[in-house]
Amino acid sequence: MKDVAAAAGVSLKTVSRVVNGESNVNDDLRSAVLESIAELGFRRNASARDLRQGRSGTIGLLLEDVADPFYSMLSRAVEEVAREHGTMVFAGSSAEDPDRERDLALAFCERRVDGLIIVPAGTSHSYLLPEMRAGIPAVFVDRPPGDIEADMILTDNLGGSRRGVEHLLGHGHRRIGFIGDAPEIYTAGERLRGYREALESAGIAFSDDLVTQAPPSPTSTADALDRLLEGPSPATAVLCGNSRTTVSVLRELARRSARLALVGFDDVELGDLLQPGLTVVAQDPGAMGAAAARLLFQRIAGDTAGPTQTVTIGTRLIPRGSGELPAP
Amino acid sequence: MKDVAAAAGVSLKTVSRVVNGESNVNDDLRSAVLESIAELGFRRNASARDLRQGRSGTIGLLLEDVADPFYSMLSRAVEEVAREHGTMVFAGSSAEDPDRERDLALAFCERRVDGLIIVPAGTSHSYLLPEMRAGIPAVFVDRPPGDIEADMILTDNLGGSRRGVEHLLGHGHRRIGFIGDAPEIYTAGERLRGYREALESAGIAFSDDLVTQAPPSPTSTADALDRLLEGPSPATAVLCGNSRTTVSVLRELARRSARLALVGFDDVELGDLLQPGLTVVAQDPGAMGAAAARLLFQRIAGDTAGPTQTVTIGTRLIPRGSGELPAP
DNA sequence: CCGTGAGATGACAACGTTGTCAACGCTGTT
DNA sequence: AACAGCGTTGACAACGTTGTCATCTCACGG
Repeated sequence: MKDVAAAAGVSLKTVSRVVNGESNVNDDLRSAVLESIAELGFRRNASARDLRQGRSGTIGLLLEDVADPFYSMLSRAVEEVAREHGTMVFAGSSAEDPDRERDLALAFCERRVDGLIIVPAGTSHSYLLPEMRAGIPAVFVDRPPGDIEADMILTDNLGGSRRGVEHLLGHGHRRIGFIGDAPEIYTAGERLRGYREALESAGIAFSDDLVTQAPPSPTSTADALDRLLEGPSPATAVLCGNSRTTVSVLRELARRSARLALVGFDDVELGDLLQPGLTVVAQDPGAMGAAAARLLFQRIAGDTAGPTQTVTIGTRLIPRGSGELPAP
Repeated sequence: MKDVAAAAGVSLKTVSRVVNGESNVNDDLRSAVLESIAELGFRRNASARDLRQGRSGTIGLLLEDVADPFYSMLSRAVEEVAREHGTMVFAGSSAEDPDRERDLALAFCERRVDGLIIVPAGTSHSYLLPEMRAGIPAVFVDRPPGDIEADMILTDNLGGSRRGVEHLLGHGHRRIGFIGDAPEIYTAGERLRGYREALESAGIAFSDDLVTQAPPSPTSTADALDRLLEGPSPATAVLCGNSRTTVSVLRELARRSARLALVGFDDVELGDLLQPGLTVVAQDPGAMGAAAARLLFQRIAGDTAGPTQTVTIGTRLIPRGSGELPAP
């Protein structure tokens, strides 16, 4: 910038004004400056600007895994909203590791992001309190934060799960299994609650025998199906608590050539092309990301007065065949 | 930092030394400083550090679409390598729009990223020359840059496509169609070349009637299939030039209850669960991302002397059923 | 003809950090 | 006892930008 000023024969400040598109600059000077900028290939240094202005035009996005379709759609939605605000996005994957989550979040803060969007992996987020007090707003997505109050965007896990079970009940099933993720994961717990409530509302006793809670893996899935299908009155339907579980169950069912009515929580690409088509309770990761980003930018803009908000995004049941298999 | 220095009763520089883990600091002072840091909730300001040091510990990743599984896997691989280098990743989607690509790339440069990884959308990248001369290395992935020389990581599109066609030939097919993306997309062109070469090596005349080049959409796919299946000697097999096309073709085939031997270029989640399983020429987005990041960090580390490199990542043919349907 | 105000321009400090260099105290040698 | 050498510490400038404020020019009205 100094060089540009020298080349154009003006002061530093005038170059700054031109670069920032301020109106009160003489047209001749402006063109001289623009010419020098083009000639020298000048590009403003954002670090210096950030330092001076105390804000970075940057937000941090902390996901479980950037490569997971659910999060990558969420991520894209966040990016679009950020773009509208002239903001760039740092994205990082916590890999479900609380320490890594913390490191990433604090690294984002060190970079002086204007705000954070977090899919929490850990159960304690008090480490963010100093940062939030220092003016970095945080919005949590998909799962609530551990031990602090903050804005959240959640899926209607309970309602969606309930709806999925009711759908199976509506097709005559009475022995309905639930295979979900590890119980310490918030969404897994909520979805199990929905399953339970639906059964109870229908006057069906909840039975531990029909429930599996474990991270999806070929062996845990095989075990879960063994338990569901053994005994005198085997399950005739199952609700899968997340898409990885759903896929895992589908593979195992295919291997056994077994058939089971199935509703998956969270949609899966190509679900419509399977035989039968996969019935799902679809979440809307795009809507979640957009809602989170919008709320975050509202906070960044200074709307920091109100109480913390919780936005719940609804689910949509998409019948494609697997959930409509009748009970025998 | 000034406050920390005051609280600990030492100079600014000593705090700096402690924060940076330099060894030559008295243990008593060090603990005093650490204590003050904890007490005040101090976090180093990365903008100031970047400004002073002239580097940002940051790279820019420019993709077509963060939400596309291929790119999101690539993205995750880049993130992992960046993590090893203590570097954060800015990710942005060009949405296949050259202007948006340019804006994003230059915004990254303004942020003084240490390097760029780009999946190019546009055909001209000379706008990067000043930046590259200014010391920001760039690695192109999946497609070559437009009108500049630079490092690239490419899939073996030609070889993979050839291999896919040979696979179909091996199962007795002689009328093999090709449905690919718009011809101006580099990968689409290469894959068409591979298709052509495989046919020619087998002594089969190339026929325009069997080839469609268009962005995948329900109507273009329906048209393409119409053309393939009409006439006295319809196609008995098809090579799909990318995964969106593959999915689109699968949907259309399901709608028509038509059967066609099919090999898809690029893998698709759940391909193994379809009936028949989907045979694909699988790319390895993770390997591409990792290779790109590694090469980039090599360049960042100063290995800027050598000529530009082109790394070609091989493909893998995964037979699952659809590509092994015999010719009638 | 002078005073006033509006608009353009520039000088300068400040943002928070780190590299450079000088000063200091201590140990061990001559 | 003087001094070299080493390790620790701090003062200060610099990174590139922008906010503040002062200065300057010009037009206009009294």
